[in-house]
Amino acid sequence: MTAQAAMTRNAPAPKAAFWMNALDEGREALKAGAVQRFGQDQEIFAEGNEAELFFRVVSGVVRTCKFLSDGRRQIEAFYGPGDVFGFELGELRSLSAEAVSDCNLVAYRRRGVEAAAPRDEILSRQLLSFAMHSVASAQGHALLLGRRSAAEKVAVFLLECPLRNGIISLAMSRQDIADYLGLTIETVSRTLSQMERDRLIEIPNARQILLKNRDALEDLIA
Amino acid sequence: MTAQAAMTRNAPAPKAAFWMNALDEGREALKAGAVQRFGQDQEIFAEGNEAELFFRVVSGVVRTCKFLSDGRRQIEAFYGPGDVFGFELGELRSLSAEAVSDCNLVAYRRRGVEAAAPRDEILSRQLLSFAMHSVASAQGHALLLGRRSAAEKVAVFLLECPLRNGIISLAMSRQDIADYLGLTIETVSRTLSQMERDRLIEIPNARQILLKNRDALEDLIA
DNA sequence: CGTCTCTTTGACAGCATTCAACGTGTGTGG
DNA sequence: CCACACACGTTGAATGCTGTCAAAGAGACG
Repeated sequence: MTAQAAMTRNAPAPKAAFWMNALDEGREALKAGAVQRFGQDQEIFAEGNEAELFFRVVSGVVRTCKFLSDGRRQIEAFYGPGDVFGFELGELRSLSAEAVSDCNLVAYRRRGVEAAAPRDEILSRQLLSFAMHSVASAQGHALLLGRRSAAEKVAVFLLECPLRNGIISLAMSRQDIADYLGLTIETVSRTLSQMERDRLIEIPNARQILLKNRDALEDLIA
Repeated sequence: MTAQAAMTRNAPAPKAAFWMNALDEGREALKAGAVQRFGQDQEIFAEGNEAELFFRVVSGVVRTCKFLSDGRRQIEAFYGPGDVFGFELGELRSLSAEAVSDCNLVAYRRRGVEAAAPRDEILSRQLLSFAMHSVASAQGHALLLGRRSAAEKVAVFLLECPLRNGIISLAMSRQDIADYLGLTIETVSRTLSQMERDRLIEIPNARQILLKNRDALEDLIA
């Protein structure tokens, strides 16, 4: 159900995405300065930082992730154009954000939005809506991580990806995909290769994937 | 950080929990009738149901979970006394809830709360706070499921559990623990047995666990 | 005391990881 | 323009962790 809604979306990992239109529409005062540019792999913020700002993606793709002390990484979500990320209630960030590709972001002041919300019913509603969508997304991700095989994980990922003319253009590396799915880079690669041998997909190059048999992919995830 | 905060809490799986004090304090009108009683393993609501009500635990323990079509189950969270669960923004439930033990719940009308929120700044704030805590909890759970070994998962679970005099009293079965951690019941059992051999814990009976060496458990999860 | 369910333990299999080598594509400098 | 370096990705072999299947043990309840 959420998956179907997600598939019609236009962002890399739609599950976690949500727009907050209320940030447009005459509320430009909430913006914190001009558009900010980040280069590939540049850190946008880190876990533990003070959470003064949050962001909306104008172009490019962003990942949010958590790390264990030994370096293991779990990517929580990818965010594409229009998506909002980095909104927190506590003072401190609970995860890190990095640019997957070069990207442009608009920043908003958390305190400004929080202050405006009580007098702005639409903003307030969308804030809650955003948060609840994030919950649903994270819970879906937990089901994926806890109870699906490697092949199922990769299939879910592919079906979440935005399509342009039947082609998936991946902004992220195999390592990113692996860390999103809780797998190793080798397993992701092997699984994709097997899917290509099974004629479910075609991989003209590492950053492009063609869905040759979407129905079979959907059958894979039951 | 969230783990430390969680450890001081008093609910089975504190990560997902949040109280919403605003539901007391002169807002009794939001309640939907008297306390409801549910027997062990009784369904409280199911994924896809209409989401008219949400609940607060008075006594007992509740689990929320998702199912795959072949029956695989992922428990998203456990809720104990004081915790709120089942609040949704959409019309349909995105997960199921069941009674882990016999329990008493207070129900609230979602529409009532949504209607009251715009005119009630405290309620509105706590609603958002609740949602954001749920997000953080689910993201922590994703890290656990995606990037930790069986031993680490069990250690995290034990350290999340509420302690009474150094004793954990488990309301849930091994199967529940397994489905929360993304493991099998056998792996959970084996891991606990190994921890007992290693003198990290003691297991006088299946529903009680003594933490003999909490520091070692904490070292386990780095 | 027997039955039933839940839990533990054992043996084995299999899937994903690990370690290692080999391709592939891109960018740079000769 | 080509050659090389380097990062990224793919493939192979072997290990090992966790799952699967099976059986035995432990409590709870009638």
